[in-house]
Amino acid sequence: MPETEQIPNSSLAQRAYQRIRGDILEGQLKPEEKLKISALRERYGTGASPLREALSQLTADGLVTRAEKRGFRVARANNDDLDELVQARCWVESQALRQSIAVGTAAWEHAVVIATYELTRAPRSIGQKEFRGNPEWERLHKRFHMALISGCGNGIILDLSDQLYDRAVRYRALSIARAYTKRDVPREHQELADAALDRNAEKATALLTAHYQRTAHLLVETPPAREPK
Amino acid sequence: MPETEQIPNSSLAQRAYQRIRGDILEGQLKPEEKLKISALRERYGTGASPLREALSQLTADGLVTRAEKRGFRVARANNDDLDELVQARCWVESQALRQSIAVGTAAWEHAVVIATYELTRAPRSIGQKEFRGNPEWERLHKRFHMALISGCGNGIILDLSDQLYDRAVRYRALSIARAYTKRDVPREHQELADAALDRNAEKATALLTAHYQRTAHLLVETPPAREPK
DNA sequence: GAAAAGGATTTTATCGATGATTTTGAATCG
DNA sequence: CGATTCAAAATCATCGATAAAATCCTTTTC
Repeated sequence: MPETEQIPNSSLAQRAYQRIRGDILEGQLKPEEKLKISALRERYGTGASPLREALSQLTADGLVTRAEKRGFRVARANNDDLDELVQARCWVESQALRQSIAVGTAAWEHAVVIATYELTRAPRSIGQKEFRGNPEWERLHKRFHMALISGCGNGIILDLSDQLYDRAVRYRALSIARAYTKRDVPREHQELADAALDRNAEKATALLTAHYQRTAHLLVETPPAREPK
Repeated sequence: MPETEQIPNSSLAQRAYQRIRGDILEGQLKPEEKLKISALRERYGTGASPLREALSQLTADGLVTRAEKRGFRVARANNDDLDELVQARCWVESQALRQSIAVGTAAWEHAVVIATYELTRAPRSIGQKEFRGNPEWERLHKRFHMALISGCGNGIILDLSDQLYDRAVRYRALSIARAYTKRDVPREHQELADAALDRNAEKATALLTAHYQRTAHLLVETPPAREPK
């Protein structure tokens, strides 16, 4: 299930999936927090069956873990896992980007151009003073990174990248604002897009991995790993 | 029905997952075949809830597709999808193999040596004349390919490779025996392992991609895509 | 004779209830 | 005072029932 639709999905299970997923990605549901169905029933106003199914899907996405007969939890988040995640993204997306650069069509170029343009125009933060993530920017940022590799023509790889992107989003949400000011992110995006459109595979992949690796180690300070009460 | 291995997994959902998965991988359940829960209830003797959950997991594995309010089906299988799958495996596993060769420890080397040794000793077919897949060979074959890349130290990549391996197994099961005779598969494995242990990344990845690409295009003739009755 | 309409049947998604297992917490023992 | 045991409470996995949706099949219409 690659695309995040905002359309009210018919099935309760799908809606629960979207909502819980959103809450995990935004950090509302903290890492390692227990996900009791009774509590979720109250919170999301659904029965147990749809919730169970939603959690099942989230487990597959790597956002939730489950222990036999012991229920579900939000997936843990620590620096080691983040490092693996960053590395996996670098490996997978670099290859996909190389392929896009090698065989990408005009349609791919256009998608990259548009995505870059729109991303640069969106404000990253909603709040004027403090940082408050802009959902629109998040959407466009994902679209930008997906557009870059969309020329590779391999749906499996794109689905996978989509998943890994979401996992990375959670880490970003878990520790906002530190690396924020130190980097010129719009510039990084622009240079990355330029290199791709120039069909400069070496430069583009180098920029991509650098872009991703800057998020490693910097983000998670101390994952609370605490249980309420 | 051949004796199904008794996997002492406690939960019915898990057991159903294993069994259905096995039947899909073996081709007992054909591509695009409708998976009605009532039929599955009869076949596997479980209630609807565990089945639903099992199918949910299988969907995440890419072995089952689901259509909103229209139930589950075995994932389709055609040459285009196979090509994507082979390409994805080549990309991901080549990188993982490179990393294993770069940083693999003695433990990794040992695992490769053992896996290679055991794989070469197992007969690929159980039947004397006609081809009948040997489950033990299947197990060892998977172990061999996982061992090769296990030195990379990235659990996410290993999980992903595991999944992609299973998808590929299904394609193999869907059209056995044709490419079988034309290739010296044990030799391919031995050479691959040797190159990896020699820390010859270029040769090893070249052999790996060649090994995988030989399975492309050769396998699926005409996916029936038919519905019984 | 083919297409459309309508009703009966099948199938899915969901709920509430139930037995089984885990967790909690208090009382007991060392 | 800390560890252990055991019963009570909470929680999970599963079942059967039910409403809503989709599918199938017959009948009607042109």
